[in-house]
Amino acid sequence: MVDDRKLDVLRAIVEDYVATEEPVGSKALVERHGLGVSPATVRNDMAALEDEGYIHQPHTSAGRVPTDKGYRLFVDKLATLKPMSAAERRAISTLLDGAVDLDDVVQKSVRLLSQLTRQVAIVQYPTLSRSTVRHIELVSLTPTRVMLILILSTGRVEQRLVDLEQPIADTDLAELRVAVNQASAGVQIAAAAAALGDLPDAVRPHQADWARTITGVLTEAMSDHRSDERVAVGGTANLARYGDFDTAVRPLLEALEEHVVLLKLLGESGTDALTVRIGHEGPYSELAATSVVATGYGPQEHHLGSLGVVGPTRMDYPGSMAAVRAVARYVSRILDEGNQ
Amino acid sequence: MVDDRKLDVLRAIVEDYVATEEPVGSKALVERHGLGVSPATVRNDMAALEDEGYIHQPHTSAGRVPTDKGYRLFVDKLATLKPMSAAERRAISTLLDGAVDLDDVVQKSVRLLSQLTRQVAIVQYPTLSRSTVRHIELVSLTPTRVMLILILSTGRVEQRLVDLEQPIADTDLAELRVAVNQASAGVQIAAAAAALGDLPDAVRPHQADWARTITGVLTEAMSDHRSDERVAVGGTANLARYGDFDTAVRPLLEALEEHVVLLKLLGESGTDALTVRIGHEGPYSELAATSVVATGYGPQEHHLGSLGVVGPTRMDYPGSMAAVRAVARYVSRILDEGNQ
DNA sequence: TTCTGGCACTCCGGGAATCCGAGTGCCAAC
DNA sequence: GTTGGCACTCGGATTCCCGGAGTGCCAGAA
Repeated sequence: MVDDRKLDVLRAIVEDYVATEEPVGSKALVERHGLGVSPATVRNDMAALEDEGYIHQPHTSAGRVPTDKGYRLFVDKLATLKPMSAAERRAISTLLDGAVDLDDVVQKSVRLLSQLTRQVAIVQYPTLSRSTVRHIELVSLTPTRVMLILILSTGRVEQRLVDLEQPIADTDLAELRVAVNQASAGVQIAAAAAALGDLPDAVRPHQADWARTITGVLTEAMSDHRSDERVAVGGTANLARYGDFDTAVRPLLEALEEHVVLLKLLGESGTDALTVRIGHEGPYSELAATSVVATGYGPQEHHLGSLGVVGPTRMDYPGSMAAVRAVARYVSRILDEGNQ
Repeated sequence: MVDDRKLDVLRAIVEDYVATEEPVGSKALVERHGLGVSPATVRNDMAALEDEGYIHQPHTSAGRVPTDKGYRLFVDKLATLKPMSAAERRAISTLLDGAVDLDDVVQKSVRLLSQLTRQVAIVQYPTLSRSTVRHIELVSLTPTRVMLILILSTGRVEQRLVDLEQPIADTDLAELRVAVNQASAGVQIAAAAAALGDLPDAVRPHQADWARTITGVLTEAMSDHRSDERVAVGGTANLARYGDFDTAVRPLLEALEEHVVLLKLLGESGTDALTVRIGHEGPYSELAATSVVATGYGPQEHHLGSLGVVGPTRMDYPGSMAAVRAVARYVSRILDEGNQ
């Protein structure tokens, strides 16, 4: 019931509508795309497509507009990822290769993604939970005050101030430093938190109190998933190209303020597959007019976070999907290098 | 020529216009504010005010709208800072006191400021240049790879990876660590960069090469003002309340993407005074319809950065000024505490 | 069957015409 | 210097109207 030509018609409708932002009629369709049939034929197909819910007519005597279901079919069956141009590939590699640290990578990715797709880009900071402890440093600021620095394999650095009840000698601190690192270096963060719990019993008795306080703060820092919720957003200015302000721009602007909402949009599914969420398929009814193209990233199978773009349902899916995937691959590679 | 009653009239016009977003006429004016004179009298005053350029008539037979010059007079002569309510004070202190590190302070400030003023808030990260070195840590990852961690008095942590030509022994690294810290701990960052330059000559001859590479990267990190250019932005959703999308929202959205532009808007003057830049007074002609209320912050006289809000020229200046000043004071205090 | 040309019909979008009323400027009187 | 009265202006909203793009349906051709 959905034969090849109907699919061609649907594809043409989607492409034209995305390009022009106006309902597309049968005549314009056959002119722009060489469909080799007459407008009347196309009209019949359109009527069928409408019956099946793939396209929709704003009102009698207007052209057709794809429905969410229509976009879905387009994305699933009809879209072929638009290959990146050489210039775009070069832009990605030169920009991201020049990043000096983790923050830099994230921020440059956001910028890149928004410029490539001319849409709003979102990049989640790499999660702590999968990373391993690279090093823990204890710095004595005053005899009773120690700064803990936790360096993770992803390049993230967490710092915490600790006030001790009893002043600590440098030698004790040095021993604790060794002990802490032996217990946790190279270990996945979740395991490290557990391993540190046993530490107070393993050190010399007079160091137990200090060890307790320090490991307490460390495990807290490790299990503190606050940084998991961090996201970077860019390309907001692209919202200006949206048509309808109240239904499209305002809710999205509000969503962009709520990082939790953004994370949900990106889909914390944990899978690294490229996913497209179209309009009402998403979790928020206010955002029924926006789509999300997202994917996870991370070296090999290690999912460290997600990134993607959000935009109107009427968006360039093939282009966005290609850009999202390309950036995710690059980011994954860079994180892998920094990790080795 | 600008007597007291005319000033009253101007104030009333500004207040009404800010509240209603509509040109205000003589009759509505005397009704809303108990001016004790007749509309006709007010009309005369209005005509005079218009002659002097403080207000403007969009077209004959419309009400009056303040000009930039009018707002300027209002801000300079007529505005009294709207005191913060007890609830607002409490919101500020509880939120900011709960901040755990520098990033957290900045992000919470932005959020706070945008919620208090219902406008777009901008907070510059504290500059490195005024801060002192608290500690430098050298962590050996592999024999030829060292991670440098630079901890500053503001709480900022910078990290750099260094590849050495020759493998380094732990003992050598420990000696260098001591040397580096002796040379720079407690010293202002600019001076520290200079002091580190002499270090290679001061260490044992066989350590000179390592010292050179390490201090090179360190001084580079110290003089790298990239982080000076970092700003946090929040409350973009408030743009939705703007009237005219194309003249007001779009240019501002674009400006918000360019952090350099934002910094210029905040005014890097280096002074800590509360400044108000109204419409065309600012450096960008595209932003002729937006005003900036900004101030520096930092403990005592030490200017560490700026923060403020941007919004339409038609904004609540007294409220915004009060909120900006209050938040700046709190941030300054918190940074001071973290510093002690 | 499937496609095509023809035809009557629908209805949105935009331009012209119209109306309403808030607001003004001016003037004479207080 | 202030006030009430009054004629005038002009933008914004409303209504009306029309063209044209687009449709659905049907009968005939391939």
